Amino acid sequence: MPEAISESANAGQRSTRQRRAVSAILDDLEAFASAQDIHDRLTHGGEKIGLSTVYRNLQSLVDAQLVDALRSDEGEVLYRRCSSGHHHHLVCRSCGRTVEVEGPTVEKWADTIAADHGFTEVAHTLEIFGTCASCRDA
Amino acid sequence: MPEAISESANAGQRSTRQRRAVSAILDDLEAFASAQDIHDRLTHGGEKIGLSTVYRNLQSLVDAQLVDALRSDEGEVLYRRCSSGHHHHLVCRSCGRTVEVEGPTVEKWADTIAADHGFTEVAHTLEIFGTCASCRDA
DNA sequence: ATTCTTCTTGAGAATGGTTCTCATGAACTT
DNA sequence: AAGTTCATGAGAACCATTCTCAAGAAGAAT
Ligand SMILES: [Zn+2]
Ligand SMILES: [Zn+2]
Ligand SMILES: [Zn+2]
Ligand SMILES: [Zn+2]
Repeated sequence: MPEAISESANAGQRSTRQRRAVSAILDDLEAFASAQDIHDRLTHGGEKIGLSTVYRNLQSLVDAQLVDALRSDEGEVLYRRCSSGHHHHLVCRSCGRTVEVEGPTVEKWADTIAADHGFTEVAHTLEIFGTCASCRDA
Repeated sequence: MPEAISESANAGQRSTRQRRAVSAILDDLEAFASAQDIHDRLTHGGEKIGLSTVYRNLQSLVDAQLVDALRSDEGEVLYRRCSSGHHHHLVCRSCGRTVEVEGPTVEKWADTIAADHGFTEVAHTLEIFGTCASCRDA
């Protein structure tokens, strides 16, 4: 008999060596990193894992809202394990080091602006990029 | 003797039929549009123009800060002739219709946050996406 | 432990937006 | 009109990402 259908975020997901490896490396990484970065780190760390698998697992973590994704200026998608809840990022262009930031005022401003113009189903993207102190000094 | 070197935004740029066509269609378009959209519109309008040329001219307009570019959720770059000066956008996901918006409070907030964390050379991206009134009713 | 089912993996192909190449054409100078 | 330099465009190349599908692995059932 097949297993019961579950509504949980991990419905139908198995615990594989590769999935654990992707999850583990995200725990060790405070910076945003691309799928290929992550694949390189895993490979150099001795893991056997295909690039497609890295992409798939990252996507599934994003879908489960366990990982944040954003797009760099160059169009690459970068991933990072973040705290839950809505927040934005202050990201170092050079090393990827990231500070999660919140701005309740900004949230209200965005919603108000959108409502004023008759827009619905509103979402926003907001990221701050800069050079962090240690990259500046280096 | 070669022509004198100029520091102007149009240094070394010739006025070609294709460049004028790209510029003209941006004037007629209030929405953000992709390079391929713009190429299609030009082609269907009877213009003979290569896709590479559209990309090149759009990029050159962006470099000259005569056109704004942003990236859609899907990763496509969208272009639009905007007013000069720093501003952000409220963009309809469905039709691309765009309202330019300003948020002095947001600007200060972002700079303060960045300074508080020792970041320099700070820039930010902020876009609001939604469904505009006419697309909702349609 | 063995079988069975279903999910996962991975090598390589495919996709799709964007950029590059380079021979030909057009714009501007003289 | 001739010469110089920039612009164009057809197609190839690029590159991040997704897809394909046969083989492998996880978990459930027995
Ligand atoms: Zn985050
Ligand atoms: Zn927000
Ligand atoms: Zn704009
Ligand atoms: Zn701003």
